[in-house]
Amino acid sequence: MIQSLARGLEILDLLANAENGIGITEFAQHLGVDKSSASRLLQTLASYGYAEQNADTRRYVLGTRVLALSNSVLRRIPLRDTAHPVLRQLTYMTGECSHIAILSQGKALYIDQVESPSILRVETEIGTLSPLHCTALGKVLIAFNQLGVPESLKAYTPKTMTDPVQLKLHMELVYRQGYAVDDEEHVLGVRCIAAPVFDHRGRVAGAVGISGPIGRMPNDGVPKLAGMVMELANDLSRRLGNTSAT
Amino acid sequence: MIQSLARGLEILDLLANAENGIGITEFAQHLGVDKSSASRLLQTLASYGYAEQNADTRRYVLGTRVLALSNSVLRRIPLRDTAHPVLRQLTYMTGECSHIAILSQGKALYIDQVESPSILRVETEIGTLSPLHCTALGKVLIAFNQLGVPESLKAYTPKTMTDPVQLKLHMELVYRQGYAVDDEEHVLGVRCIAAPVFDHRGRVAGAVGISGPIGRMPNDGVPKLAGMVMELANDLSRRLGNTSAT
DNA sequence: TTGAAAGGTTGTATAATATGCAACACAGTT
DNA sequence: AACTGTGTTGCATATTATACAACCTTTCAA
Repeated sequence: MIQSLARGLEILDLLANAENGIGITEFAQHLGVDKSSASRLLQTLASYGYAEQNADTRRYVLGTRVLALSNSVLRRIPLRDTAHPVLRQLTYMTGECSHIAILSQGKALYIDQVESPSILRVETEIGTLSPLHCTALGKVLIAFNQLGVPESLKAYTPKTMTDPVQLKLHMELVYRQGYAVDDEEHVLGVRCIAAPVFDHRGRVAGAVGISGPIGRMPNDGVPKLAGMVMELANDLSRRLGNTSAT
Repeated sequence: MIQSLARGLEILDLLANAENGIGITEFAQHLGVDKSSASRLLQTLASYGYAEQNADTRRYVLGTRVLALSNSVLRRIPLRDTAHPVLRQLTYMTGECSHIAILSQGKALYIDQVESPSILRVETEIGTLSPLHCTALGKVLIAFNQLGVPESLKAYTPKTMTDPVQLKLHMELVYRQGYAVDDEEHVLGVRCIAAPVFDHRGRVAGAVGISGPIGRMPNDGVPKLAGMVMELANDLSRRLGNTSAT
């Protein structure tokens, strides 16, 4: 582990979560180093375009260099290109925000998303890593990848399932019915429905789903919406060359 | 300048341009360090999610962590959200790929893009930094920001303007007619048309434009297409609160 | 099966370098 | 004018990154 590189990467993390830039003194406090060291780290980041210093406020923000990096990552995920039109169709049919995620580092990585036309909508950012046990997409990834259930399950809302045994049973239900529902288990007021996507070799390529406010997605409306999600997920599997998709 | 951080950032640059991952030995050669050092640098990057090692090939690729970074950058550019529907409209009207760029570090930074529905299309990646003097978007940014023309102008194709005096005159033409054309000056076979976007204070917010193969964008078709581009650019200016936009 | 080659990781002494301290510069406040 | 908060630079020192070497694993050919 190389310390100064690690510090630089921590600075990038800090910058990613900062709205209005960060000053040198703040960096120094967060990292537990002298402000002179922080200053030099930021100079290095800036010289490579990974940070930019506002000439007036002298505060630093993320540099535009990182945009080039994300293109490189997204290019690695061919599923994304195939999925986008399917997501558009899914949002068109359901009126809700749709997204697609893959398994990455034991989390659900959102790789693409299409926004709902409605004013009241769920915003999800591409690149977000979400927990598996309390999201519809995540549950699908667990159930169809036959993953084990983690020991400790963090509660995000009062509705989050925190009992591994209960979750295990729930995963079997998901597997049987072919889709998963997140019932305000991750964010209060938001319900999600997701279904698996399979590649040409029959392996789980990812999961597609929709999310919306509970008001628009009542309990008795779930089966119909789940049908649409599964239909489009199946459509995507077919586009990926999966022959068992109908 | 902190050396080991700089090396780490250079590794990110290498990874961004690699298609199939890079091995430790290659890194060591590129950086001019021992492979043990390269190994430790990559371990650090991997532990923060900025690099990922393929378990089979042991080669490294960029980590998904960078996606979160780029979201942060794009959030800083509110123009992008406003622009996207306008770009869609522009692509719908012209059938060509449309994009929007802002001035950043003396270059044109592409912040959004909508692809042409046609098979034959110009691919542009978000985050790309393009030269100003030989792109339509760049020319617009020079002309309407009243920027000086650089001394030395790199030739990308035989059609690139390399004479500063000639370019200066050309900028005056762009300013008068309200749009710029890139006539295979950056990439052979590709013609682009761009127009400026102004914010609520009347300042240049960016430039929008279209690009397509010369076959679909003949010389005598340029004025009509330029009219559409200017119309949509004007539309975007109005959405940004620019009152002088009609 | 054996041997060699290529690529990656880990231990360690040393030399390079990142660090904290202090001084300085600058802007905004009292 | 003095003060306070913030960022940058010079410098001696102690930390740490580095190269070297040994070791491990996989691949490929004899």
